[in-house]
Amino acid sequence: MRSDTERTVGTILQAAERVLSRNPAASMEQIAEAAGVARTTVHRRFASRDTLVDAMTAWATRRFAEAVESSYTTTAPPLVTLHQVTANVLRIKIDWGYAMNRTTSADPEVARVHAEVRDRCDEMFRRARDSGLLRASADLTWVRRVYYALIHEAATAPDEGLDADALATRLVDTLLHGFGER
Amino acid sequence: MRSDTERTVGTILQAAERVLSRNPAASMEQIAEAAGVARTTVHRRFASRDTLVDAMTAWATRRFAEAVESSYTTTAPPLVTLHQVTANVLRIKIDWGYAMNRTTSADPEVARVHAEVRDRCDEMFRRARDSGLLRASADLTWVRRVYYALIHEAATAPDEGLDADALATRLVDTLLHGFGER
DNA sequence: AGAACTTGCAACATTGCTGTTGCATCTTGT
DNA sequence: ACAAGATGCAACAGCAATGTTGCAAGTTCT
Repeated sequence: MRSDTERTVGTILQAAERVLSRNPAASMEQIAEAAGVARTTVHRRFASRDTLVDAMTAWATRRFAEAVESSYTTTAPPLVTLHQVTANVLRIKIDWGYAMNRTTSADPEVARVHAEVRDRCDEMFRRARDSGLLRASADLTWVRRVYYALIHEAATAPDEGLDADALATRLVDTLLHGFGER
Repeated sequence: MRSDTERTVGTILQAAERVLSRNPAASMEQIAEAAGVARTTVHRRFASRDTLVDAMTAWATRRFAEAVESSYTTTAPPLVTLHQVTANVLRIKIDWGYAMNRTTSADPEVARVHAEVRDRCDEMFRRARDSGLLRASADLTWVRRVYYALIHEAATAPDEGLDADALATRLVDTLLHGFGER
């Protein structure tokens, strides 16, 4: 029973992500339909629409943080870490792109975790700069913003059969060297 | 009379952009309030909500195309053209960021113009590559997607007092060289 | 001043979404 | 088989936004 219930919850969250990423104003009816359940069932799991969206956001945010923490390391060379973190985040971002963009939430925990990840990201780039991977003149705030934008773009791909690793390789190369002739 | 009417329309479109960029689900009431007019007045100008949003989209799209066409040239060096186009587009994007992201519209004209601009952009990067500004191995589709993403990011700035020219300089430098040590 | 036009305001109907409940049905665990 | 729980379905109330209309008041042009 319990496992069934949880499976239903997961199915609904996935459906919500899928539907809302295409149309943020989609109704509960459309989400329920995409999940293959009745609208009342959705309401039994999530008291309100906000509750559902918040749950989806919290779920994706947790996965996001896990993806970063599990692959971040200060022992490997910065370039390796950057690549691993990027690939790992992309794996989550591809499936939870909409939810991951919702940095604001009724749940303050979500904002806290996002800030935490942001700090980790800043730390990663600071180390990259100190080690000479990035130029000393690089504005780290701008670097992070560009990095987030590239992740968004890479994950929102109408792309050929590139897997997360290939996407990460291209993304990191773009971030480090751009497109200009060297 | 006529000029008053047009001024009202412009005020409403600006208010719509301002309000909807913060909250895409904002009501006509909120838009009217931001424009300093009664909700009924908005409805007299725009038959429906969709009509208003479409008008806003069409307006911004036109400005977007004008910004590109007025600064694009095949005579100046590609780097100069790239910078001018970028700065010009940013000037529009800063004020019409929400509307410019709406590439889909009931008006097929909007989609056409967007495709037109996209083609012009591709041409610009093709010339840049042929001239040696970009690497020969650069994937021009990816270049354009990154370029659009950077423009979005640069215009959505919680940024210091950088004007469009400074933003363009930083953006083009990022696009061409990234952040890596050379 | 008078005509033409625009606006604000209040009121109203309509619509679509949300959230709730009761009940029959089906599944799952024991 | 039996009990407990989950689901689908239909129905309902409530609500907020949309879109419409009539009218009085204000503005602009002649």
